[in-house]
Amino acid sequence: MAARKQPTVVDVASRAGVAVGTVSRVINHNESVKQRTRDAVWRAIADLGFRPNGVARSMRTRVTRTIGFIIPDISNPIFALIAREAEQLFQSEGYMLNVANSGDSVDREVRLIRAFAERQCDAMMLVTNRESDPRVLGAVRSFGLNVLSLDREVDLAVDRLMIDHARGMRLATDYLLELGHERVALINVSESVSPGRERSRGYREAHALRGRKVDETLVRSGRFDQEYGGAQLGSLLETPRPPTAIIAGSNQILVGVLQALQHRHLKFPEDVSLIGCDDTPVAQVASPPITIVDRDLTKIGHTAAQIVLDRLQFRSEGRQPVVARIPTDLRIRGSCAAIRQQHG
Amino acid sequence: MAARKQPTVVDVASRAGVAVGTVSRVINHNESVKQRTRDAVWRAIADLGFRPNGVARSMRTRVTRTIGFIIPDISNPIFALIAREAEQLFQSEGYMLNVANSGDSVDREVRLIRAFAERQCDAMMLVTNRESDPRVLGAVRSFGLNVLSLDREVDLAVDRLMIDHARGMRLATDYLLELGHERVALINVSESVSPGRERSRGYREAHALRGRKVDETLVRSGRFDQEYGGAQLGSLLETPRPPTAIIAGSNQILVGVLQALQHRHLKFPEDVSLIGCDDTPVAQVASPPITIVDRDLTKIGHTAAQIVLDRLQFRSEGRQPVVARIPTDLRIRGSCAAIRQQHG
DNA sequence: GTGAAAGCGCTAACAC
DNA sequence: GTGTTAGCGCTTTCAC
Repeated sequence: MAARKQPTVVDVASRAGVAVGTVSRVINHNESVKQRTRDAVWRAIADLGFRPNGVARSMRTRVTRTIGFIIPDISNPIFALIAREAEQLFQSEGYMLNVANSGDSVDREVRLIRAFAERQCDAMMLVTNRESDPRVLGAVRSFGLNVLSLDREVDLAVDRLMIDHARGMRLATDYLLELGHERVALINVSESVSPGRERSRGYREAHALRGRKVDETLVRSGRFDQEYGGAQLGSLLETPRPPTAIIAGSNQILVGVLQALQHRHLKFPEDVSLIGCDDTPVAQVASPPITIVDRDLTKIGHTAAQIVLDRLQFRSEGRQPVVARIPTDLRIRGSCAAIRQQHG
Repeated sequence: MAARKQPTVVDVASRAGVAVGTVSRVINHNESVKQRTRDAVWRAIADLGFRPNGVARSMRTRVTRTIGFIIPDISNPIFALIAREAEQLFQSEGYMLNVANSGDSVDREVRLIRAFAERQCDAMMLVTNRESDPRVLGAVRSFGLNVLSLDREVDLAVDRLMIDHARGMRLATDYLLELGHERVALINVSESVSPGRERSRGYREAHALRGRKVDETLVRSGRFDQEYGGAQLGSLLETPRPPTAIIAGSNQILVGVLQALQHRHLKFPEDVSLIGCDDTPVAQVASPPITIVDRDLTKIGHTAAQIVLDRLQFRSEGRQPVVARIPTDLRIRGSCAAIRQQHG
């Protein structure tokens, strides 16, 4: 492990007895090099242990083959799965995906967008915490065109991958209504981001379709975290007429609800019916397993990456922003019961 | 969003009426620039919307302020938490952490190490799948000195952050033995990586300290995934004398065990006592919550990043590799019962 | 305190 | 088919 200087194309060229241009052609698999010369160059490369310097190459080609991905929190399994899937496709195309956590801070989000811009990422995918913050919008705009907004309705001319949260929530609410529940509560994420608004809409549409009025005291929305879920469950249970069914609007809210339920020695579906969002291990191994509003995270990650790759390919044509949509579905398991049984 | 070329130091210099060197001094906060000049440069920067090109800067300074981090799978909450914590410290020091998944493939692992080297990462952290694969070792060696091996015993002169899995496993096993269990099973990860070997050692030490012989049919080790956990639980339960307590050697094995238990309508701690590894949401919200071998993931992420940062700082001094150690502990919750009660 | 100029390692345009 | 050379955008000597 000597601190010896890394060999460069110049070293390779002189060792192989060719010009640097030829070395470049060989390592970039340019066809127009005689087999004999090519062999000599590869031999010199191997002898010297030469590895092309990616920074110098990027400087010259103006391409880094790096994609930035800003998410709120990688410890949320949803984002971990999406990121893993996107990375796989990017990797297979020779791109690196650089995932960064904004931790629900607009400040960090803006800094990260700038950092990716400064590092000349070829494109960026973004799950923003604040869809309409002017600083975020401004930073994204100055990044340029190669941006994909994931699951957020931003007012910018960028590619978007939207998820139809309303559909799954409509299905979930209707399912509970059909089971005879009169009081279905929704503990939702903040309505300042589109998934929150969409879930609220689905919940309301399901009620409307059955001519039922929504009791606004049963709809809570604000944060998306565990503590919030637990606190809201407690608050709902202490009302004069508590709900007989609960829908948790995020996988983290579900964790909080589950803990609060356990703390109160309440069982599902006996004491209360329960529906969560997203198919996490927690929902799978709960006893009984929890009925959830599901979305295909694999497809989301893959599709997002594909859109970005397509844009990179056709960048020069100035293609209009594309909008892809992914559905959500209800996956019925054992956490809900008909209302008669529940109080029987 | 015009496709106009980004302004460079040359543009800034000419607009501010100074030389490019001066612009460079200003953006790098070099003290030796007169206040008046400095103001003029900043004004020109603002007017032009100039952002320094990080690639060009890296090319010149030979520093990218990027750290690579190779892990098997970001969807494992353990890695997500460690990565998040490390990233936070790196970010605060102006570094970007680039996390990449190797997906348990040596091939991808080697390719990722090379990719990080080619992109001139300043340092790299690595959780390898194969501690002694010559290809991995070779790739790491050619990367250079700024490498930290996390939770793996690699035979290289690199920094290491080791976790004392044996201690927690000894505590866990002893706890079950103390509760009167005669047959404690261990479903372990592969012993081809050090955490597997260490956990096995702790389990055996606990037995030895009580003068108990280990029944080898109760020790299973191979993979670390969910399916493996479920399959091994099934196999253990079908033996003539099934275990009365199970220790799951990874959070993913625990998920498999939980599902298999549920599938068989078996309850814990009534039918079988249960201990897991790592404090995941699954362990927390299980009913009852699951006793676990715990480690401070926050501290692990932070310490790993700190070691890397230190090395970057003192690189020139050729410091010897450092080895840090993090303990594990037993966190007792409700998933274990004394043997008498279990069969009472 | 500031300007001028060399050069980081590579690619690509242009010769021959 | 291959050599030569300019130059990507920046930092950093070295002058003055």
